[in-house]
Formats: sequence, structure tokens, C-alpha cells
Amino acid sequence: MTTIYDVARHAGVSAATVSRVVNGRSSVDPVLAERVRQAMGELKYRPNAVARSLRKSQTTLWAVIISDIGNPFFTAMVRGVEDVAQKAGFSVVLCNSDEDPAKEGRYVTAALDDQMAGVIISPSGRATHVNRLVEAGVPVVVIDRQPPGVAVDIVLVDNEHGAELATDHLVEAGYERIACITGPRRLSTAAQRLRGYQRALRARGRPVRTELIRFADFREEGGYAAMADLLRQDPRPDAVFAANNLMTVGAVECLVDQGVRIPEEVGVAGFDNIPWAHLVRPSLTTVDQPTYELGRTAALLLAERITEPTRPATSVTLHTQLHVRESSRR
Amino acid sequence: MTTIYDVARHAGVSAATVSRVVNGRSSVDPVLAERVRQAMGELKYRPNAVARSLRKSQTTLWAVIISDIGNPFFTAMVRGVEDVAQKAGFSVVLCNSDEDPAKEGRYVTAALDDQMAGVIISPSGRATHVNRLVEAGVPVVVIDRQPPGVAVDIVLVDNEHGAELATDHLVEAGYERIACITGPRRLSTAAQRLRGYQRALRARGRPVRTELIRFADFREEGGYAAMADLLRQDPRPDAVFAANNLMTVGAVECLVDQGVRIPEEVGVAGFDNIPWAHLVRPSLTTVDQPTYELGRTAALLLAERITEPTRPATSVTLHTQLHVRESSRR
DNA sequence: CGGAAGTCAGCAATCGATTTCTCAGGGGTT
DNA sequence: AACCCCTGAGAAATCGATTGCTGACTTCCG
Repeated sequence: MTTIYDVARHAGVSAATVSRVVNGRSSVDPVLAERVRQAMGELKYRPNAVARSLRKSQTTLWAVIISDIGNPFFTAMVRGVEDVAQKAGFSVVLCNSDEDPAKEGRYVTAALDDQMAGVIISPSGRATHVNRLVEAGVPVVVIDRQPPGVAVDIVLVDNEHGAELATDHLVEAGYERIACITGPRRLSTAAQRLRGYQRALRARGRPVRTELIRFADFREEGGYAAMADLLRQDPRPDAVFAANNLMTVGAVECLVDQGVRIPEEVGVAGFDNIPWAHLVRPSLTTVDQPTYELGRTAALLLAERITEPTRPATSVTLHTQLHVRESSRR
Repeated sequence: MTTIYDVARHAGVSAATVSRVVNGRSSVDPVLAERVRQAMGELKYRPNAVARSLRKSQTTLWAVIISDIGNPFFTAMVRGVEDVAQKAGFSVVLCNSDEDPAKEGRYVTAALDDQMAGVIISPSGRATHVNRLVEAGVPVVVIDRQPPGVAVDIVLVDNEHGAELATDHLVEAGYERIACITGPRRLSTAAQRLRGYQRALRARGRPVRTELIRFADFREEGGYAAMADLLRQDPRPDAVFAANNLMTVGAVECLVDQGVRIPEEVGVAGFDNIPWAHLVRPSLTTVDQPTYELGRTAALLLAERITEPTRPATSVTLHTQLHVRESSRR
């Protein structure tokens, strides 16, 4: 590796001058600057990013801590983050927490140890880990989920409203016993989507029956199991609202396996986009989130916070959109 | 931040001793070691990873450079990498090259500047960038695609064989004019899958018609356009083999849009797994790759190469598997 | 022409760890 | 008792950049 000293020697100046040319912070005689640039070219000099990080005690890395990289929702989001990061000169370190608070904690620790320039996190549970970041003064943006009582920048979608739209649509379509499969109790998204479901029923004067509500795990298997469980009821539900994409797929699989016809016997509506939802037969009614935008927005907020650390915390809510397809039209 | 010197002072030893306790490299008097550990605990000391990286001129980061994080194929792969990386004490930096050699080049440069401990790359084009890494002595594992003439560890699947299986199956199913939509010419996967298609036809004594072959972009739109183009032929093809997942979906969309019945009028088989391929109606016949294993294997190779840099380059080929579903049964 | 103000290059300290080298002290051998 | 070997701790150099401070030199004005 050629260092800044090699360049300095080759150009007949001091390392400080080379540094100033590279960073353009302070003014340098144009003649010297040119000589330095020449030397850099000839020696193919590239500044050592690690050394620079040590000196400035800050890297050019962002950690993005999400709970499931296998879920297309998070992938699209990461893409949004990545595009902004690249433009702003940051690289993205991907961290898969698997909804495991311990794993999440380890990643937070790593972000701290590695002096990451910022963190975008979709917290899997309590606010503890987010707090550690905030206390250490690391710029943080929370995404998708609301941790209780922390003042940070946050980007959310109108979960309650989206769930309301979907449920209301099922009522409108003529379904009577509408079930709800939501996520783990500790996640704000699960709670809010459940609340939206309940609200829609009440608004229409329908009873909210606890026996029609299931708390699953936001995964395919959980959706499958919950659906199977719901079908065992008598009378069984004639429609289901699933609170995320993977559980929707799981529920549909269960219905297909048991030979229950969608949408005639059971109507289905799901939260989150499902790639190729329109190719699935019957095509699936979904509440779409602006996933890419979600990531983009979070990244923009993070970039802002890095340049302006004292700005008060803002909270952005993006809007969901109901896409009615065949699975809920009877 | 508390530094190694704070700990040293607090424990009444030198910084060198603290370092030795932390790294366990050389022996330290158990009494002192205990005192140091105590001090570390009390001060909540965490070693500064950046400083350590500078000194050792190596970080604990792996760069994973792939061409499309939106493609579930790569996501599953990254997951495989990530799981191994975590266990080995590395973090994964995700780099999305978008099939753009320039963007890929920038990421390679960043990996070099940041002294990444290793790189896993699915090269988008020529071998130039891979070579830069190899020449700089950075441990590299190439994945999914074969760059010409570079001696590196590489993990591939039997593309030709997989394509042969799929094509042969279409022939067997009774289709006559079987088209092929493959990827960009510069990508080895595209070439190999095309070759497998051709080989299967020849083995069955069928003509290989150039007018039934299309080079698209491995994306949904490309698959759609290519399919539309193929349908304009007279006589039109009665089956299509698409060389990756997104193009398969694109082709199916086109067929659905034009009201062409699958599999009666046109049979469809695609390369790569497609999430929920079994939920799509008709369910899609696919050549499945062991994506997670692909990532896992690459990561294991990388870990090996890091500990043993002089080991000769190995090449691993994993196997694909044909899943026959409704889209190709007439 | 002299002095004040302003540029700009270089020296050296610094970021926080690792590692080589040196040396003290204890134990074993002859 | 003298000598050697070995273990293990500390001092100091080092990784490669950034930056405050100093001072040389230029420029401008009275």
C-alpha cells in the first residue's frame, strides 16, 4: 500500500499538504496541489479509510438492522436505503436480527464498536437497544416499528388505517365472520393492525370476537398454523385478515391444502405487498406499503441527522393503499 | 469512550497487558488477568474495532457484491453467507451492483479502501474487478458466475445440466416449438443455460432454431418483452424455457395478459426458485437452485481462505433440481 | 520603507489498539 | 554459589491519516 507519506515524498511536500489536497478543507497553492495530484496519480494512491476513521472517530458505514432478510418487505426497504446511502457516500452493513432481541443486541454492540456513522433499525422488541445507540450519540432512525418512549427519528406507515381499510372492505364484500391473524404482541405493527381490524368492525356495528383473533409470528408457518386453528372452529370464519405478507401466504396455503375455496368459502386480505400477488390464483387482495419509499425516507432522515445532530426528532408516516383483487370478491 | 489505557490505569498494569488479556495471545499471570477483567467490567470497556483494524490492517467485514438485492435468489444466498459470517465473527456489507460494471467497480474500490477481510462477488461482467481484488491479496470467492481466466475460489451450480433437464422435460411433455429466453450474453449463467437448452434439443434430434432464442436482461420487463416478441412469430412457440426467475414471471405475465392459456397453449418452465411458485396458478415448473447452500458454501470457502491464504483455488459445483408443476403438463 | 495583516506549508501530536524488544526476577542445574 | 533459561510485564514504536499550532513569506497600506 502506498501511504500519504509516499505521496508527500514523491511530490516534495509534507503529508499535511497532501491531506489538505485530498480533503480540500483548507487552501493549498495551486501549483503544489497539482504536483500532489500528479504524484497521487502516479503512485495510484488511495487513502486508507480505516486510518481516516480512527482519526475522525467515525466510519462511512451505516448499519441496517432488520428482522428478516428473507422477507421481501425488508428487501425492498433495504434497496431504498442503499440507493440513498450510495449517493451520500456511505456503505450499508446488513444485519439480520431474526426477531431475536439477543442477536439484535449483538449487532448494536458491533455498530458501536465499529463506530458506524449511523444506524437504521427495525427493533424486534423493547427499546433497550435503541436506547443504547441514542445514549452513545450514534445517529439512529427507527423504521417500521414504534418503540415506546424514545425520542428518535422514526418512519412508519399508517398501520391502523391500512388494517381498517382491509377489514372494512371484507365487511363490505359481505363476509360475516371475519378472523384476524396478527403478529407477536410485543410488536407495535401487530398491535396497530389488530386495532385497525377491531375499529373497522365496531364502526360497522359488528361484534369483535376474541375467538376469531390469533397472535402468530409474522412467518409463513405461523400463518398456516393459525389458519388451521381457525378452521377448526364451529361455525368457522368466512374471511380472514392476515397482518403481514408471509402469514397471508401461509394462510392461503392452509386453505388450499384443506380444499377450502377462496373467495367463495373464505375471503382473504393481507397486509404488506406480496411479490406477484397478481399471479397467484386467486390473486390476493393486499394492503400495499410504500416499502422502497420507507427505506429511502429513513435514509434521508439519517443523512440529515448526521450533518445536523441536534435537530429535534421527527416522525414521518407514509400511507398504505388497499389493492382489491380476487381473493376477497365473492 | 473508555480506552485500553483507562483500563490499564484502573487495573494498575500496562496497556500491553490489557491487550494480551483481551486477545489471549500470550500468557498473563492469572491474578493480573483477573484484575484486568474486573477493570474492564467496571469501566464497561469495549475495544475500539477501528483502531484494531488499523493496527492489524484488516477489518472484520466481508463485502458481498451482488447484482440485485430485489431478486429472491440473491436474498436467499446472502442469508446463507450471513449465517456463516456471524458465527465466524464477521459482519456482512451488502453491495448492490445493479448489473452495472461501473457500480461494481466502485464497490470493489471501497472494499479495498476499507481493508475488508474478504469479498464474495457475483461479477456482473468481465473479470477486471475480481482481478483487482486478487492482485491486492484480498481473499475472494466468486459465486454464481464464472469469470474467464481467474484463479479464485468459486461456487457454481450445474447450469447447463439444469437447463437440459427443464428443456428435456418440455420435449417429453409433448411440446414442439420450444423457445428459450436467456440472459445477457456476457454472463456465464446465461450462456450455460442456453447451451443446456440447445444440447437437450439436439440430444432429442430436434432442430435448434435461432428465431426461438431471445437474449433478455434477467429482469421481469425483459422476460415480458421477449415473450411478447416470441408470440408475434408465426407459427408461434408452444413452450418457453426462461433462464431465470424474474424473466419467468415476466413471461407468465405476458401470457396471462394476452390470454394465452398455460400449459395448454404454451408450456412454461423456468430456471431458479420462485417463492410461492406453487401458489401461482398454474403452479410453475422450475429448476431449483440450492440458494442458501450456495451462500453458505461461499462463506465457508472465504473463511477457509482467510485462515489459509495460500491454499490452491477450489471450485465447487452444487446441483440443481427440476420441480415439475402444472405449467408444463399438458 | 516599515509594520500589520493575511496565506499557507510543515512539524508534531493524536486517534486506540497491537506487537516487538528489553529487562527483571524466579527457578533449576552443575 | 554461579550461571543459564524461561516466563511475563512494561516501554515504546507502529499502523495511516487529520489538524492545531508555529512561523516564514507575501501583500497591502500608511
